[in-house]
Amino acid sequence: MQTQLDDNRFKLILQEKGLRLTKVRTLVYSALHSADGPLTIQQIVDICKEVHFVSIYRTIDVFLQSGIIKQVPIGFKNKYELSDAFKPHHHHVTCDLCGRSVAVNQQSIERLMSRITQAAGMIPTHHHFEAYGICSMCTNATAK
Amino acid sequence: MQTQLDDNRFKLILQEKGLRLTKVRTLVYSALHSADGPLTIQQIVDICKEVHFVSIYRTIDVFLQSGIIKQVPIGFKNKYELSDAFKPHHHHVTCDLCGRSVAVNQQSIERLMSRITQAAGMIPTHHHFEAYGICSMCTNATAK
DNA sequence: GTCCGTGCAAAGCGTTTGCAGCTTA
DNA sequence: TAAGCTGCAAACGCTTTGCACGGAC
Repeated sequence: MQTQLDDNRFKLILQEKGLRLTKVRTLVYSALHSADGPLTIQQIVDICKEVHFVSIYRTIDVFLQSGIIKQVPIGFKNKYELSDAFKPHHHHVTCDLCGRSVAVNQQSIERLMSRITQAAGMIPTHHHFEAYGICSMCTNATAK
Repeated sequence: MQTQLDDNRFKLILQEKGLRLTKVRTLVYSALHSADGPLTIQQIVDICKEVHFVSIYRTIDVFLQSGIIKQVPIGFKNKYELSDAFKPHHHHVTCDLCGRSVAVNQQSIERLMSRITQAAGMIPTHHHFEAYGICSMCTNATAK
């Protein structure tokens, strides 16, 4: 973990944009940093119990504007995770049963996306992609 | 277009499930059938002006339950389109500017999805996938 | 000390529910 | 005719906004 490095980057981005380093922003950032996958607003609210939910919404907005986090559409709802500046570009495979997400990073995905977009007569900009399955833990659990 | 065939299939599904063929259901079905891509609830409401929006919600629900349509997450919102029984399994490439969606159907996507899910240690179930780009019409329009 | 950020209350918007009347089979 | 649908009103949950106080710089 390069937590120290990431924390500095976080503070630097705020500073650059003329934004203040506050308790709320630090808490929300930590929640996202220590999560092992993208989180919903609701999950962040649950983790940061002492923070008013309105402040969470506003913080998420500020983080999106300043490129600290990005929005990820998973399973018909929006989740948020640290941007590519903190974690390299990747996609998720989500377990249908327990809902946990695993990050995957395969060049083949990126190449295929570009090819498909061009084949449809468009200039590629970005893409969303999610695979679902049943993880080994859940497979074992249901087998018992 | 195999509109006649599809219409019969639609009526048959309703019949099989003991559901009634009503004006509202026919209108919503036609809206989806004649659309050239997935629609949001709001779009369906706009198309079926004479139908109360609550009935649209309920109809969409019935159609989902009975497998007539499926839900497609596009650009942070849910859209709906006729299920694979009416249109073969496919994905979409959406234009960032005008929002129009083009259907693509490439075996390579399906294979890659399965491989990636398995590589993440999961048994593949399903997947969502969307590519975004700028279509030729919009490219030309902005170039002017 | 100044301005930005936070908490609270309330408004806003999309979606869902309860119920009475109407339509389909 | 009886069960299933529809439309309306109102409730509901999530998100956003306005405003006054409090904290970062």
